[in-house]
Amino acid sequence: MTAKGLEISDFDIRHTIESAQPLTFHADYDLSTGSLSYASGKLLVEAGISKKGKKSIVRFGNIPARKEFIRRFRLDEDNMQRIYAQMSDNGIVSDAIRKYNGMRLTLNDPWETTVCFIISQFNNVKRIRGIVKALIAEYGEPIVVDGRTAGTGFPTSEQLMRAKDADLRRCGTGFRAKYLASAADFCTNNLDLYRLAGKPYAETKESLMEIDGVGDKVADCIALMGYGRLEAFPIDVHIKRSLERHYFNGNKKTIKQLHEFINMKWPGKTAGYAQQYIFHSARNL
DNA sequence: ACCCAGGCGGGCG
DNA sequence: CGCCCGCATGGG
Repeated sequence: MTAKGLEISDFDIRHTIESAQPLTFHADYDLSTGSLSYASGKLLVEAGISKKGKKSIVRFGNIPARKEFIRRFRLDEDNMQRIYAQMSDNGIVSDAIRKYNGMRLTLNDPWETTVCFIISQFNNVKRIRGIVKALIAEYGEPIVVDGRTAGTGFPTSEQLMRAKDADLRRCGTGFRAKYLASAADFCTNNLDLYRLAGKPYAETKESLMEIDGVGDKVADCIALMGYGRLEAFPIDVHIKRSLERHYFNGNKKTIKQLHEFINMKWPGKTAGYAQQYIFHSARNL
C-alpha cells in the first residue's frame, strides 16, 4: 500500500458504479480487476480498488487523482453509519441498505450532470450510457498526459453549443436534441451553473428549472448529484411505483403527494441517500 | 407487433 | 391546479 493509497469503510465501488449516476454513465470500470478510470475536467483519474475484509483499498497513480476521488465519492463528507441509522425504515430502505451496503452518492460536475439528466428523460439507463459516450466521443476534447492522449473530457457547454441539431441526433439524443442545444446556449450565456455551488436547495432547484428541458425531477437529480444537495428526492417511475407499492397498498399517488410523504419520512438531508437506495433496489427487481 | 424507459412542455378545462 | 398528449429510439 503506497502513501497515496486509501483504506475506507462502507464503500462498495461495484454497487456505486451500477447505481446509474452521472459519473457511472461514462466511467470505465472492470469488476474482475477492480480498475477504474474516468475523466474529470482535464484530469484523468485512474484507481485500483480491492477489498480487504470489510474495507476497500484504493490505489492511485498520483495525488490529484486521489483528491478528486475523495471529493467525487464524498468520502470525507458522508458518515455512512450515521446516514444508515437515519434512513432505516424497517422496510424497503433497510432491505436496500443490507443489499447494497457501501453504495455511495457521487458529487459530479453540474454541467455534466445537467446534460446526463436531460438525456435521461423518457429513456432507459442503457441508452443514456450510449448517448453520453457518443457525445463525449463527438464533442469532448482529448486529455493529454505527458504528451500522449490519455482520454477524452466531457464536452463543455461552449463545445456542445457548436453542435448542429442533426449531429446531436446522430448521437441518439432524439427529441432531446433541442433541449441540449438550448441548455448549452443558456448555460454559456445566461446561467453560470458553477455560481450555484453552495447555494440552498430551493434556490438551486429554482435556477435549474429555468433551463428548457429541466423540470421538477431532472432539477432534483442535478441538485442531488451535481451539487450534493442531499435534501433532494427525485421521483422517477421506479421510485413512484416502489413507494406506492410499499407504502400505499399499490394505490396511485401524485408526485406532489409523494413529496409530502417523503418530507415526513426522510426529512432534510436524509432524503438523498434514501432515494438512491430505493432507486437502485427498484431497478434491480 | 407491442410495451417500456431515472419526464418535459404545451394545451386544455 | 390537474389531466392528457406527443415525443425519438432501441431493447425485451
